[in-house]
Amino acid sequence: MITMKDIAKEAGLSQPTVSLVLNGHYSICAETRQRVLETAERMGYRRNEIARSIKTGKTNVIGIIGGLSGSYSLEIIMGIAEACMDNGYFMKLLPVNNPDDNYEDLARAARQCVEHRVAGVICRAVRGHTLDALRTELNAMHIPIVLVDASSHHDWCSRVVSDDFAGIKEGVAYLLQQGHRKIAHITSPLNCEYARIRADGYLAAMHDAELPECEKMICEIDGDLELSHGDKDRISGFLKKVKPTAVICGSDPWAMKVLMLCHEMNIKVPDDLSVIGFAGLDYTFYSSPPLTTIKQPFCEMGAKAFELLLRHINGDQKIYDLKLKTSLIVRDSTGMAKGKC
Amino acid sequence: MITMKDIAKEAGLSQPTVSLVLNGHYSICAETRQRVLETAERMGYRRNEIARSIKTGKTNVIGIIGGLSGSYSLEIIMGIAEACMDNGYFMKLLPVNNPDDNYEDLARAARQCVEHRVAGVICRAVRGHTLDALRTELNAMHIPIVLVDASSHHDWCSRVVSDDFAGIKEGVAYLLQQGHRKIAHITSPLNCEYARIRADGYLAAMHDAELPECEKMICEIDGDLELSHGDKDRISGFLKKVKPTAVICGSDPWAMKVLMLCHEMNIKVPDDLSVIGFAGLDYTFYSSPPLTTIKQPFCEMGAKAFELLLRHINGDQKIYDLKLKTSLIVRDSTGMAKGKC
DNA sequence: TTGAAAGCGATACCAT
DNA sequence: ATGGTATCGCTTTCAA
Repeated sequence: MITMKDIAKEAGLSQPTVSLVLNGHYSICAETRQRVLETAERMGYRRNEIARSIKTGKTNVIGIIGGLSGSYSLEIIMGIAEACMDNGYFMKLLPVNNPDDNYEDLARAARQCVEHRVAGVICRAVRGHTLDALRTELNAMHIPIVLVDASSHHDWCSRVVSDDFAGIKEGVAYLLQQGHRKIAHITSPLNCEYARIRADGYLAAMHDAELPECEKMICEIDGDLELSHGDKDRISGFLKKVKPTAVICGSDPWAMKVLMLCHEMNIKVPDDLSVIGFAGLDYTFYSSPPLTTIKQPFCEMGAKAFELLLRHINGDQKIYDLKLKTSLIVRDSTGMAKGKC
Repeated sequence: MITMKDIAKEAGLSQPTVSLVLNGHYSICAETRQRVLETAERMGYRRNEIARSIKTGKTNVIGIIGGLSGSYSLEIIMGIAEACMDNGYFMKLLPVNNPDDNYEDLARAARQCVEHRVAGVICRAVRGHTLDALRTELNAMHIPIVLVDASSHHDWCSRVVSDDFAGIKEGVAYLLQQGHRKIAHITSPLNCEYARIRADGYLAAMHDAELPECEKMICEIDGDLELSHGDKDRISGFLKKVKPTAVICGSDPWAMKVLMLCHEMNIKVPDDLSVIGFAGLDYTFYSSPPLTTIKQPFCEMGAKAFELLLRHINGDQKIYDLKLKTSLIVRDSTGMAKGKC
């Protein structure tokens, strides 16, 4: 591999001079400059970023720590990527499987970030005490961190999330405006912080509309991708008992499952029941009928996270907590409430 | 930041001795070793991977070049990630938007890989002459490349794909076994190489079953995520004219759209029409009915790609072309053919 | 405007 | 078993 030394020898100059030219310093006369550039080009020189970073001890690389599963992960990364590239930074991926309960792997990832001397770290969706793994490691080395899509805020690092509380309220408001009054909420268990926030948004909106007893209209289900028969029975029992005209779900997967169940139970959507999801994942477009959903701005969240990180890298000590607006995508799974309203 | 020098001074030893201990060499007596390790721990030493790589000019980092959109991208990356981490390698992401027609960005990404002295590159789904951007840059610097999910093979770099031809044949075989004879194929335009391969698989399977005239049962549609009215009309016209009892699609999105259309046209799936998709994306689980689909082994493709890359990094010059088996996931969008069979 | 020399943090080869 | 010294490729003073 060609080095500056090689170019210097070839061009009959000193190596530092070559360095100056290649870094665009103006103190070099045009003729020399020309000779260096031409020689470098001819010899196929490629700058060595590693040697370059050794001086400052820093790199133009940021670490991305977090789980990779779920298509929103990808959207967030795409958001980061664009902002990153525009600013001459690169992304090193440090996937961690169960970031929430995986102190060990998280600590390892943080340590690896230090060892690679990344300029900063963006971390996705880690909560609770596992975050300390990052704090102790990265704060000590003065490597800034920004949290994306994390359910709680801390005073020692910035964070970017979507405003889920407001988002759900907007969804409920839309249903109210469509004439619905019996609006149910189907969600993962509320000990998940993010589920809690969304449920609170639902409750707040219902209270604002002076619709009481809405606590009873929340259905908590613990379940994975697969819908067990027990879960199906619970949901269908819930629907039969509560008889909502609309359901606002805590996530898109739940909404999709409700839609599946409606087909099985022969409930017509949106005629008999309106359904709203939460997240705005791509595939909600493909359901039958296409799903009305509250879109989280994942891409922008990634971009903003990088923007904040860059500020911190450049010395800004202020801690930010950004809540980005969601947007309601109205498709065909919602409609006017029928009947006596 | 603490360096080996600092540790050496603190422990009253020379800096190279510290290096030896920290790299686990056995030539150091237990007592000194202990002192070094203890001091390093106490001072919070973190190894500097950058300084370390400067000697060899190589890193334990691989570059991932390619588009990020589509959930299969993520699955491939997850596959790479796991294999990568198991072998002490890291991934640097170099997203390129339209890899197929974007010679410039691709060349830039390749160049950046060289500048960062990555040990190797995995590149996703780039075809045609744009690949030359990679070849000229990376081959010259002796940085090995492996192509994943690329439609054509080249003699200068290894490649890992799914065996789409066999996959489609398996899908058709399954439909035949279910009693279907009028099997149609709906696909993106056949000038896409990957669409062509799948269509060929379809044709081959139909010929094997001595079902002629199947060329007429292929419907080429050019379309994005959104289904335009024109596209809908074309597909519904096609279905009405050809009257298939089953449709095998060139991709999952097409299958999902066919399902949507069936709802609109009041065609019962699978009673009136069986539908099969291709790819096995997560969300096919959520359609109504859940989609039967041919799953591409994206994760394994990523893992295999890394495995090959590692071989090349370690000096293996052989060029490989791996076709990984797909698997048929039978769900509820397919059933026995009704009627006169 | 250019060159000489020092230094970044680590590894590796020779001595001792 | 440990220390000295050269080296990796580059940046950065400081002189000339």
